[in-house]
Amino acid sequence: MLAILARSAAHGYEIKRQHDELFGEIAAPVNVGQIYVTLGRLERDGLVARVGGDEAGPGEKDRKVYELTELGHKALRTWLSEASDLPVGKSDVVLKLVAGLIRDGEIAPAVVEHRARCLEALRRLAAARVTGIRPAGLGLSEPADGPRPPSITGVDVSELLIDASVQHLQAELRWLDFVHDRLGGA
Amino acid sequence: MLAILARSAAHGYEIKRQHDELFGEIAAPVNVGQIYVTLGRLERDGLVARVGGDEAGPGEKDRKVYELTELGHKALRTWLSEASDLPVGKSDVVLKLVAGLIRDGEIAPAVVEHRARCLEALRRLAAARVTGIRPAGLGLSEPADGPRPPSITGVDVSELLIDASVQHLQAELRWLDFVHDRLGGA
DNA sequence: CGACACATGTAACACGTTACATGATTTG
DNA sequence: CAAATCATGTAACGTGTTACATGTGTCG
Repeated sequence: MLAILARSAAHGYEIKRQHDELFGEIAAPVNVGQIYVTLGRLERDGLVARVGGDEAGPGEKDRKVYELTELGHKALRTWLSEASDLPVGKSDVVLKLVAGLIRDGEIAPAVVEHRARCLEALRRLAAARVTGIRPAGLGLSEPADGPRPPSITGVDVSELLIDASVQHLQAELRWLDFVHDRLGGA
Repeated sequence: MLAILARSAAHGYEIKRQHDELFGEIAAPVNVGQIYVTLGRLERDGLVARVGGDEAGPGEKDRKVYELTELGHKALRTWLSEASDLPVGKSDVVLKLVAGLIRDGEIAPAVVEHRARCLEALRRLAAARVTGIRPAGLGLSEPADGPRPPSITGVDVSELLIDASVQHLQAELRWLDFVHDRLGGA
């Protein structure tokens, strides 16, 4: 949210739309309600502030536009510099595998089924990658004459997101093979 | 926790130890406090129940041993059958990359640094894999004459966990390469 | 005796999830 | 006019995080 607001001031609903455009292909849409809650918390903490008068202009919709404060910019910079979590080795499936093993030595049904779900997801992403029908990135409103690939500065964002998902889905499949190898080769 | 209790009744601290033995190599130790909180919630929901009288036997330490109820076993079975989350495409690093891009078109420092952290983690895991100095799995207390590899039913659990982490760390590295490729090849 | 592992808990806090409530504006 | 989209919010709930509080047993 801070990064979206860093680009330009916006109101809650607009933030939601931008988020969903950005991540729509790899993640579910956010619950709008959460945006407003978070916006409230950010304002409370002084990271964002209402822009313009508190009065909704005449004819204007009922909007509350927020912008990043100095503190907000700083917080964003800080966050962008902080170390990120390493990919989890303790995911839901892994947990279920171990749980199943210590319970009765069997591979949990969910783990078996997981393979198919990964393949399915991979197919979906492959399709999304081919058909360039990706939501228009960040509304750089240059005259679009067709469904153009979204970009920030000439870079196709959704491609980066899709690749991240693809790599991790493939990793999951390789791991499932490894598991299958070690446990009952059946 | 349900799976651990499915193996045999245990008290909170014991659950913590088993968890840490199982996941020590790929995850931080759990906060013991959380175990007790969760145990309380599970008891409230009827998934676990105190075993033995409520009185701590004489000479016995101050222990509260819990076992799975029928309902608990059922809940565990159900959970083991439910679909697991697919690996996330929306991790911390990914978020930071996108945030950095929409903010100023730059790749966030955290993303750059991330590569080194992945390599480091990979080295750590490789070392852990080679030296079989893994914590003794689940306390199958057959006479051990040396640091034996832990196993449930002849299977080295930590090997499975380590592989999961390794695969995902490699996926992360491949993705970082991809990103580097697409963005400023600098 | 002092440190450390064993053993159990509580309180404050932050956060996400789900679901519900309300109203204005656009558009077929 | 009805339905969809725009737009803002609240309440209940579950859960994890951090930190603190307390006491016993064991071992060098």
